[in-house]
Amino acid sequence: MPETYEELKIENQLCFPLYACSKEVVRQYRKPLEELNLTYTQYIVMLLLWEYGDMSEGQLGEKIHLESGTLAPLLKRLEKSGYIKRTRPENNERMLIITLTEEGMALKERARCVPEKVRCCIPLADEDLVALASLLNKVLYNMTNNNKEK
Amino acid sequence: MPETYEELKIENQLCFPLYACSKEVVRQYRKPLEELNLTYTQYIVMLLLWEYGDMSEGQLGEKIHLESGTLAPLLKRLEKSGYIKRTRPENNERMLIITLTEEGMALKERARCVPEKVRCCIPLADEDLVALASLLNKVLYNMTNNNKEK
DNA sequence: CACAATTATATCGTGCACAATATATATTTG
DNA sequence: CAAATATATATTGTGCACGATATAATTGTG
Repeated sequence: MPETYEELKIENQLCFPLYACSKEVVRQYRKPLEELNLTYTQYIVMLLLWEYGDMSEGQLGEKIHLESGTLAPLLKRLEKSGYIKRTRPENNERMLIITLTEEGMALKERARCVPEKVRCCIPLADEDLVALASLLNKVLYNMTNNNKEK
Repeated sequence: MPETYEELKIENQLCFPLYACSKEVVRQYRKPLEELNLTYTQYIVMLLLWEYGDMSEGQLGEKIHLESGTLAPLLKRLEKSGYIKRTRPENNERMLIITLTEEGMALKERARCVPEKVRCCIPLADEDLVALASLLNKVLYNMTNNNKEK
């Protein structure tokens, strides 16, 4: 009787399509974001700042699921690009508050067309897309909540 | 009438949960894979080799959605770890054939428990998990096929 | 058969991503 | 109030990830 190792087959694992799909979708952002002088991760940071307003590096990291080691240099690059400002508040010099510059706020208008451009590249009906996002958010919500209970 | 920029809101975009979810799931692999001296991407390469057998770097790259720039150094590291061998066939010295070593084949047995360990960390019912994987595979299949038509 | 075009992989530069560690400020505690 | 502790960010080292380019072998064409 041959050993089949069913549990190790690619098609029986979530990780592979999740990882590959994420890479493929991120890849679609490259071209439209290039015109805005943003990388994908920088774009997500800008989305968060546009939606929630100024916040600290820590708050940003929690929302985007990134740690200081990734976020700190990324924010320096975004500052260099002129879209944000990094300032330490006088009452707590440990903190780093991320503020949108005029240029950063203005970029929002130019970024409006990005979601639509990428949506066109994702070959999925609207209802499937909603279902997919819903499942992903469910995983995300439960995983991060479980972590916080620790 | 205020401008709402609905299209730029995080909750209306697939990219964010997809990206964050992928990172969180990959993160769960870190600990179990550490015992095998594998990174996540290296693990995917091993899964492919275990399932499909020896193949060229190019074939591997196509399956895993990675290019030479990423794969070449990764494979060198895997060779250094002793799990694979990189050889150029005599009839075509451009090619690089990736072969599992004895140690690489033996690793399969030790890797058996990994999927289960990670499955436990993903807070989703079996049926939801299947639905999620199915949607992701659908996106992946359609996106890569569209690309090939170019 | 020479030489242009193609194929397959490698290298380089930039930017994530993260664990481990460092640093610097703020808060708590004896 | 000084020392210990906690908090918030920065730095370092390793490993992806990818576009652009380089290199080397093979194939196609005149």
